Amino acid sequence: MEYGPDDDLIHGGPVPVYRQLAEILRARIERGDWKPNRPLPGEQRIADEFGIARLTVRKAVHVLADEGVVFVVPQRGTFVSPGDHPSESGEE
Amino acid sequence: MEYGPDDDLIHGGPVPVYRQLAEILRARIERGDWKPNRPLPGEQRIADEFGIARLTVRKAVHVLADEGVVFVVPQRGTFVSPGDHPSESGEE
DNA sequence: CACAATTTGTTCGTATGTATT
DNA sequence: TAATACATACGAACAAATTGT
Repeated sequence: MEYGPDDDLIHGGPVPVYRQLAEILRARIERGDWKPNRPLPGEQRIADEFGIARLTVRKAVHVLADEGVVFVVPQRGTFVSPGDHPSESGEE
Repeated sequence: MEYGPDDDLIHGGPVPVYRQLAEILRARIERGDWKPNRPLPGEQRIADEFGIARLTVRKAVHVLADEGVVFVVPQRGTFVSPGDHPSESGEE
């Protein structure tokens, strides 16, 4: 059943928080919570949601950026890469 | 010309890495790579360049700060002290 | 044009835990 | 025990660019 929120971070465990968060964000993208070419919430917003530091969120986001899952536009935001998931494409 | 990089750090040797690094940074300043009143690269950037931890860079920088070779401005950066070498001021 | 809000980029400051020497 | 060194994580502050009013 429920297997929990999946959005819980464990501090002090074997897996760094930033890596746990990267997986949570990845899941949200694959689940379709955040769609291709749409911006993610800002780093600070995500930090507030999870109760962690902005720089820790930043590190997680950059993990996904390195993988091409998202792309970062300075002073604009972080966006879900197009074509990362076989959901629809363009409407607008 | 001269001898190479001189930028090699020896781990586990008799001289701590942070002291070796302090000497490398000092040499760069005296050589004029970094000029008076100009900022050094950030601690993290230097750490990346040498493949060491940021806190180790920090320790090296503070060795130079204690000597007055550089001065640190919180949240801004670390700057080469003025008048440390006869090649200062003003061009741009 | 001015102003504030938002967001990423970057910096130093600090603390904890772990491992090695 | 102590010094050294690393990874992780949080905090605070400022810069630069964009967006909205």
